[in-house]
Amino acid sequence: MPQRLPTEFYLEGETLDTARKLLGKLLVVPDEKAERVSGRIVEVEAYLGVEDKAAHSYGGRITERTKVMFGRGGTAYIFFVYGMYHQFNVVTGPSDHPHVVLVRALEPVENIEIMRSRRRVAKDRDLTSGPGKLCIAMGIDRSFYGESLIGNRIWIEDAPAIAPENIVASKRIGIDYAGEYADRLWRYYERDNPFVSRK
DNA sequence: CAAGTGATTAGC
DNA sequence: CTAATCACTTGC
Repeated sequence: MPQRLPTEFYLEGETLDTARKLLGKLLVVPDEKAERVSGRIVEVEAYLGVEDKAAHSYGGRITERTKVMFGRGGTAYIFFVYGMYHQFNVVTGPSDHPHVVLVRALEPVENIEIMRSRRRVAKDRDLTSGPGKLCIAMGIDRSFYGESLIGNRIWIEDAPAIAPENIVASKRIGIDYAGEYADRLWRYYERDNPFVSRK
């Protein structure tokens, strides 16, 4: 039986390492009938605290939206953009250490037909190949804000790590305003995986 | 390639 | 209070 990742996974180590370790792991969200809907994490981005100009926590901004980033790791940071899309992030590290890992793409694994009924796209490849898409397919919305990843609404299960030679590092997407931080290679994805959000 | 969409935030 | 912005997606 696969194990749920424990609190220590989120609290310990450097966020960039945690981001890479999350690749290959299984994100699970049961639906209203307790059916498991899940997918392998194949693309992530790290947002590092108060110095990273691309991060919502830049400059130590604690607002209604960002406050969970300043709490203990192992919780979900959900935010809403462009008037229609939610984004799912994992909070890492101890309190007052506002680091998060944005999950940008999944490879569908369990109950793919439930994802299809939520997304209604022609190709399965479009089900979860982007941060907004995967939230729709998995049923993740505002109500998951601050939710524990050790609880029963949403969690991540252990699975074999992806070999370092199969992890590609690149610039993060959609943060051109972030000055020198726009060039940091803090996006990681699995090489050749068709569900990665952009080529 | 541009429009759509509304919560969030900075700045009065 | 108001206006500008935005860690995206889709369909032209």
